[in-house]
Order: sequence, then structure tokens, then C-alpha cells
Amino acid sequence: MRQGIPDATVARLPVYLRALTTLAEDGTATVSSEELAAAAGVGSAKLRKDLSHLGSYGTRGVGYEVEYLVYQISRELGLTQDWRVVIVGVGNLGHALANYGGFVSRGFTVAALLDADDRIVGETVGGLVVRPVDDLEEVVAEQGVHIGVVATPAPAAQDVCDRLVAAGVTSVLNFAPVVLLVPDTVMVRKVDLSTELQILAFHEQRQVANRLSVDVPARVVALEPDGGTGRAGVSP
Amino acid sequence: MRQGIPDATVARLPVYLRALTTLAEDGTATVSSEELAAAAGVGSAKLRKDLSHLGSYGTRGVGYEVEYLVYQISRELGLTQDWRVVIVGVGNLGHALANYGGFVSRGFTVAALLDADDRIVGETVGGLVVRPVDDLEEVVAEQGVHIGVVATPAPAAQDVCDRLVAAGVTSVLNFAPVVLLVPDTVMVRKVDLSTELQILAFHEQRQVANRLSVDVPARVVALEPDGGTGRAGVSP
DNA sequence: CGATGTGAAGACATTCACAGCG
DNA sequence: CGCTGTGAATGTCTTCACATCG
Repeated sequence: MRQGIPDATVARLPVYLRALTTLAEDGTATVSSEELAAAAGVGSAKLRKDLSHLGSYGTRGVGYEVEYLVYQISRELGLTQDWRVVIVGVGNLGHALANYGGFVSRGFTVAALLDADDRIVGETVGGLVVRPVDDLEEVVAEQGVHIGVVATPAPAAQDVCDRLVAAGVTSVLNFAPVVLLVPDTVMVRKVDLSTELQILAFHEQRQVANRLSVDVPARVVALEPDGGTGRAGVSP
Repeated sequence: MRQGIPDATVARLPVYLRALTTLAEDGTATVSSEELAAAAGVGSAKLRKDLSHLGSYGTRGVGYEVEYLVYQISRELGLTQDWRVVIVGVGNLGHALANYGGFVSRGFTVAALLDADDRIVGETVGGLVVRPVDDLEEVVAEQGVHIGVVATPAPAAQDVCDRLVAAGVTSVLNFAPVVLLVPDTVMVRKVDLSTELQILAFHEQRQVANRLSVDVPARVVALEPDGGTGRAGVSP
């Protein structure tokens, strides 16, 4: 039950959480695994297996109590405490991030916005005054920042990341199109537009190829199980 | 050799491609799997296995020719042809996307920017005039759009997605914090800030817990930037 | 010789199918 | 009876270790 939730499960918990909060707003009190799975875009067996890693929070013959499950998942993800975030780089993307409502909504506080450009420093974005990037170490130390968001141009990203790590940040969310090198003790997650588009392009290409060879019952096409639960078009 | 490159491999090819183009700009002619793997932040065995799915493009005892490998990966990802993209929703995030340079850089053309807000329609963003969202079907049909980017507020996302799909789009990149329901024939990938932050929070929480129990040498390892599922591990 | 390419082994994740409980 | 929770089976990905070849 406890001790080590699989990474694949952790990656899906936020999706379940979102579906559950939506249900809660609609006034739904309980859900079956079937219903919740549909709302989250996964199979019901996978959902039940995922939830079983947190404990036995369902009722057989009934389902899950929405409010209770929201709390349990939130606790497991560490959202019952507040995490302070610093955003470095207030360009187009940084603006979008700073104004993103869901950011603050659950457990995350933007401690500061930093930028290297004098023309941006001093501006107010999302209710915060942009500070010079030189304040980085000071901000991290004084505000007890845990998570750094790198939204700088590519050339500056590694340097900013190094400074974040040196200042004590142990989680980094990277929007710059570079591979950040960090010590083993630091966790990095990357969000990359071109990567996503390129993955979509690959699937588009294959789909077009399949469309052309529809008439030809080549035996190589046998890879597709087809029929009922074939490829759902969802991210891995 | 051909027929079915694993999804996990496809998700990493863009990373290799980026590392390779950087190397090419620096004038490097050949790389070993060891070097390229380091630049991409993966293990060398994994890299070789990944590349082996494309074919035998290396030279034993030497390594890979950078230019040649760039071409082969690009071709495999379908980047040798041009994919037309429509961006729906030109708020903060849409602005960032429209101005994102790497967007156009390789194989992607923004066919149009659409928005439902009259105050934004008519503005010029990233060199394009924002058009009303009512033009969606027309734009998709006339420009032969393959990929739709949903950057709208959450409540509008599913509706926009439905219209994209009905108009013939078969790949969708979703930035709205909702689970989009689509037919099996359509591929959706999701980019979600809160999801990423929540996954980081989970690992932060666990790291803090580990730090408190000092005697137990449970070292948090491997961060591994990747597409889709984030994997990271804790070694026993 | 040295680095690729790859079977084989192992780790991890998903799916199945049903026992067990409310 | 209906739905959860879970062992067992299946499938997928990663890692190892070395034969192979330029």
C-alpha cells in the first residue's frame, strides 16, 4: 500500500485531482472508478490500481467519496503545505506564467519574478514587481523558495539554473529549450513546445502513411491490435 | 529495423535532435554515443538502443556523423515536410506561443491565430493578424491545417477542440487545464503547468522526508527530463 | 582497438479477471 | 448485487554485457 508510489501513478494523480475538483464543484458526492476514469481519460482498472497505492479510500459496491479523495490525493502530492516558487525570466512566457491563475490556486505561491532586462525590472506583472535577477540568491534564501521556474532565453538557462541550485533550490521547472545539467539531488522537469509539436508531427506522418496504404493489406500492418481498445489518442 | 518505433523513443528523438543541432552549430562533425547521451541527459545504452530503431546510422569504432543523424531523425519525425498549425486563444499564453521563435524554425508554420475576444481580433501578434474564432473551419480547410493548439480558457477548450476535430484536424496540443475528449483517430498531447508543479511538489515533499531521516541513505536519483511521463527514481 | 548494435535479463507498467466486501 | 481492490498475466521500457565490425 504505502512506501513508493510508482512514478507513472504520481504523474496521473494531478489529472485525477482536477477531475475530482470539477466533480465537487458540480455537487457530486461520490463517483465510481468507471465514472472518474472516464472524466480523467484513462481506463478504470488503471485508475483503481493507481488509487490503491494511496490506500483503501473507496467503498465496495459504492465508489469513492469525492471530497475525501480530493483531500487524500492533495496530501499525497504535498499540496497541503505551501510551496514557494520563483519565476526567472519575464518575457512573453513569464508574463503568461505570472498571470496564470491556477498557479496560486493550490499550494503554490509566487515568491518573486526576476529578470535580467532593465526595461522589464520594476514593471508590475500579475501583482508583483519584477526584480533584478541579481536578487536571486537573496530571494531564495529569505523566502525559502523550493521550486525555480526557468523561463529565460536558452543561452541564459543553464547559468540561471546553476544559481538556483547553488542557492538551495531542489526542484526546477524548465521552459527553455535546453537540457539542464544538475546534481543528482535536484529534480528537473521540462516543458518544451517544439518537442510536443515534433511528437505530434511523428504521429501525423504515420497516420498519413497508414491512410495511403489502406487498400494494401500488407502483413506488416499487423502491429495494430485494432478493434476495441486500440490506440486512444492520449499522451503516454 | 523499421515498423513501430516505441513511444518512449519517439518522445526522446526531439531531445537528441536539439543536442545534435547544437553540436552542429559548434562545428562538431562526429559524436560518440557517450558524448551525445551526456548532452541529451540520458544513458548511452538507452541512446544507442533508441537510434538502433531508426537503422544503423553509426560507424563502429567511430560514432555518429552529426549532420547525417540530424537528417535521419528529422525525416523520421516528419520534419522534412511542413506542418500547418493553428493557434486558438491569443491571451498571455497565446502571445507567448505566437512569438516563440523555435515554433517556425523547423517544419512548422503558424497558419492563423484565432480568438473569440473582439478586443484582440485585428491585433497583430508575431507578424500575424488575429482573426475571429468563427473563421476556424475556413482556416483549417483552406490552409490544410494538421495541428491545432488550444490555448483558450478552460471553459472554451472542449468546444474549440470539437470544432477543430470536426474541421479535420487530427492532432491537438492542449494547454487548457481540462481533459479533452476526442475520437480514437485524434491524438492529443497536454501541457499543463499545475500538473508539472504538483509532480515537483510530490518529489520535494519526499525529499524533505528523506532529509529528516538522515541515517537511511535513500538517495534521490535520476531526474530525467522527458516527454509525457516523468520518470525519476529512488534507489534502495 | 574501440564504439556500435543487439540479444537476453531485469525492472517497470498496464491489463485482466475475479475474490471479497459493503 | 455492484464495485473496489488485487494477484497474476501480459506488455513495454531500460539496462547489461558482449559479439561484431569498421
